Amino acid sequence: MKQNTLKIYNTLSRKKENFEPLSPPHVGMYVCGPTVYGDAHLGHARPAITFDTVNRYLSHLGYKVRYVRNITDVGHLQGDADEGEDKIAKKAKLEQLEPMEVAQQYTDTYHRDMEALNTWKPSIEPRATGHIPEQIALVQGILSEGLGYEVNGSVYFDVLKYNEKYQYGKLSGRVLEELMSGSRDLDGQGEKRNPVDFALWKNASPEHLMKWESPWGIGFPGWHLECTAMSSKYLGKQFDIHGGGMDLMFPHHECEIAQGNACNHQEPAKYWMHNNMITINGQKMGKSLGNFITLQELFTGKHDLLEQAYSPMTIRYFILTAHYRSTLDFSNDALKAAQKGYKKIINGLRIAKSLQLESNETIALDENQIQQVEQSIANAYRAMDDDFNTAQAIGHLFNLLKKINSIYTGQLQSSVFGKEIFDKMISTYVVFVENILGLKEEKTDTQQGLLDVLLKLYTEAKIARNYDKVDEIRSALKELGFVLKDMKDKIDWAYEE
RNA sequence: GGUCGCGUGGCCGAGUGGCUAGGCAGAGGUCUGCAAAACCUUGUACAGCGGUUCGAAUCCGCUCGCGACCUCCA
Repeated sequence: MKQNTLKIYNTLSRKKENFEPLSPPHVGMYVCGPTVYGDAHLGHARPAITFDTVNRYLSHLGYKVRYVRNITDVGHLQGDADEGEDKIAKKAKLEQLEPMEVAQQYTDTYHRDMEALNTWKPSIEPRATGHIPEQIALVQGILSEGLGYEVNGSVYFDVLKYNEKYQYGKLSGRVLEELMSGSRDLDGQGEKRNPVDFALWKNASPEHLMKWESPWGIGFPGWHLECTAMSSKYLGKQFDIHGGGMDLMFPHHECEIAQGNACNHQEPAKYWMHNNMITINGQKMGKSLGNFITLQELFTGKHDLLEQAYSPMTIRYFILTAHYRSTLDFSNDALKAAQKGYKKIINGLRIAKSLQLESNETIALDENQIQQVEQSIANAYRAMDDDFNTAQAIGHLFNLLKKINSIYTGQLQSSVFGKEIFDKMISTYVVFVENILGLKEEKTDTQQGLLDVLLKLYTEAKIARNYDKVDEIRSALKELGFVLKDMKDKIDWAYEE
């Protein structure tokens, strides 16, 4: 395992802390997954890619990561708590489908889109509906601690009582008194002793579609329960990292902490990580705002806001060029620049893989060049160690890429680096691009074969000085997004940036 | 109203006290049948005002502007 210098920004302390797993080399990470009642959009891509990168980097450092990301197929209420209606069930009624059919459909499309973004699958992907007994047990545990109460077949968490012993609101920096005075006057708070209390189990009306037997009658679990139930089941009562979007910090994660403490007498997670939002024209993108763009729309370009299609890897690169705790504003200009940057990175990947060290005893090592490369490598790692700063790491990769490109075009002798540094430079670049950042070439084997044929014809025409033919092939390939590169001693192709 | 965050060169976006971030776009150059790609050179940026300091984009205060959370949301 590499020397551990990794620092993670912990929302709990609002500071960067040294990462020290509870039981190394194992790391348990839980990330809030999607509620599967609609197509995945740009906003879903952010946490998926953020925590995929965390997963990848921790694995790269040698940790054995168990990555749990749930599928919420029940439980999130729509509207006011007591008028609550299950999101999945609501959609099902509209479309005349079985609730589980809806959940399955959008789970599948979510998986399809996440695969396109080249994210690693979670180690475990538990579903809320598959963990009803665990959730009921949790409610019972909280009741037996005296921190919940039952009313008319529903069970609520007693936040005031909890707050006597613990601190409700510490994650999001809220003070209970302020929450209570500031809470809005919602209708139907009747059953709750206090507006800040939240539902653990809800009584189901007869027409409610998704419901289960429980000690309190037929009902369904509250909003925040599943994550506590599933994280503690698969990662233990206390685990290393809990991730999710910033918008989940309050109340969702706050409630998770309360539930965990109430039931298990332990802080659920040691490090809380929150990715920031993606904005469109400076405004948050969200389902309720109606300004969201689905990933499929991005991939195909079919959306009023889009001037063109953007590939999955362009999206991934775009997201990685900003730090995960910063908001990232969407625009066509930004995405177009990202597309070029991505292609530059990938052209470099092809080149790096093909590059050979040409040992030449007559050329002396260039200490200055060596130092620059070593500096860039160290900086790239330092950036990742500093709370996964992919944006900065990418900057340093571009510095490495300049050296790689210079060698490729013959403007720099590979032998000035010596074997050790040369190999280190190539392997660092390749490992960062492919393994850590998770960027890959978007091309099929067939394309490669066709390109090889055309390249051969081009070269032959070139030797014959048949420049009409040369230009014809060149412009035809350009139409398809490939550019030909004539160099002193070779001919190659690259993605048009 | 409460809490929190942000404002960086034409655009995007790193950067928390002194050391070139980087990408895109622009300009000049090398190379080339012509190109392209690549490489080299090139940008007196840090919302405004004041303060702390030998020194601030970076710390403090105020002002202006923007956003997030407080309700389902990634």
